[in-house]
Amino acid sequence: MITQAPRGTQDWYGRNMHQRTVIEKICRNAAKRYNIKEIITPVFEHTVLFQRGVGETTDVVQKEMYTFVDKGDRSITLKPEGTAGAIRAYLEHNMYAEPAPTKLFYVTPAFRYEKPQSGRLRQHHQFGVEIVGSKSPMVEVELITLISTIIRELGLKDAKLHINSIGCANCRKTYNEALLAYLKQHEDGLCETCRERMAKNPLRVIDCKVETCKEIVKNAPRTIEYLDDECREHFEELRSILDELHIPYEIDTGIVRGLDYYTKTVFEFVNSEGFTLCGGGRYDGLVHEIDEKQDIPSAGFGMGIERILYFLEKEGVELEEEEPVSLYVGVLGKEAKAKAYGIVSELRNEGIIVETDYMDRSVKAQMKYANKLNARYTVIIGENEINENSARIKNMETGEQTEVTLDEIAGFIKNHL
RNA sequence: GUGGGUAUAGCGCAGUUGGUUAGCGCGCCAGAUUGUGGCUCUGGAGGCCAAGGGUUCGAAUCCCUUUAUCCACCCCA
Repeated sequence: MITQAPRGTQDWYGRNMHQRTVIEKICRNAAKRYNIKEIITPVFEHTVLFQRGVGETTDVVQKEMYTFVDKGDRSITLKPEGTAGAIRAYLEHNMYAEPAPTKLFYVTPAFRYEKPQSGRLRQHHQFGVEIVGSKSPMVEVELITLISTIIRELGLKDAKLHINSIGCANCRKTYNEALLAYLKQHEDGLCETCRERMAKNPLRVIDCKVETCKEIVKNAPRTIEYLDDECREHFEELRSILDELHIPYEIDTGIVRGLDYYTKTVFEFVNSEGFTLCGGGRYDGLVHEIDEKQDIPSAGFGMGIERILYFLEKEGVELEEEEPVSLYVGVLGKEAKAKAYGIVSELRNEGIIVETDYMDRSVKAQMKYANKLNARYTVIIGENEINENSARIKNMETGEQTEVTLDEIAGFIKNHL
């Protein structure tokens, strides 16, 4: 029990850790070209931030948050997503005083008390972006192209863009009435959960997976049919820009994102199985929800690192491999130990990846070990080498050996990598 | 939250209808003439058979509980 990580969590090490490093590097690198700045906010926040930001009626807030009371009697919650904290920091530090828009990205863990399964953990990690201060659909375009870039650089092929518009609070009112009226007519055919949903949040019926419900939903009124002028124009402008840029997308009226803050545009990148790689959209009301003195439009997305790993696995995509050991320095004899280690240190200071012996292995065993490490070159340092100032560097691939003086080792390795 | 599968060495797996010291592959360690890897061969270490309880002369094997894990639904990343 004590040697077991808590349910729904995982350790990062070895191959996974390396892949994650590569993924983060690709994300950071892409963000840099978009002039998006990194932000790190606390892993926990005041519970009320998420209640207000994410929304009281959402599943996330109602039953999935890791909430506890700290020793100062504060209600604290481990962040269940990245947006609320980033927006809080934006407000706390008056970032709106700088020229808009403010473009932020983060890599953060997120915590949700859920039942773990494929692609779903209690602690997962997201690469996310928030662009605050602009109501232009160019913001959505920028988010979408950034994601496409990252997907391309990761080498993923099976990810399609789905977009929808769920309108603003204004549109929502008339839409909910229409939807409810329609659902009432077909109430008998709906599943039990959907009948409950009708009372609480009718919008949720739209993404029910039960066949009979799907059938009914097919003819249900759509959010995009009930957009007010502003929201319709916004969506049309977004579409025409995407068209002009030849960015393929599909309108998926079934996307109804599960966090309350979304308005207007919502989008997802999904694979052919319908698995979501990342999701995002616009949330013009969120800033105001967190600080009622402010009313600033924003949009963003969250991309699951574990999901990326899952997609890579599914598609059989290999990321760049970890750089192997350039040189293994074998040590022979007690007398040579310190001297050999001095050489190892010097080589490392020259920027060469060097490994050596800490197990007092025989020369033969050291060679085996070097082979296991995938070392490009090996050299054995013993008393002879030190006395004669001469050593043989062996190319582990070809077996070819080259005689050099001790201070020529670094130069030789650098020239042959 | 609902429903199903699984749990044997570091990893991947066998283990017959309950029957003696629980096996295989990979990996790990050591050797195959003295200071040089990969291939091959030989030997070795390593298991409270997830944990706890029960049935039985006898349990890895049957039953119960717990925990973990995987899968589907719900929801999401």
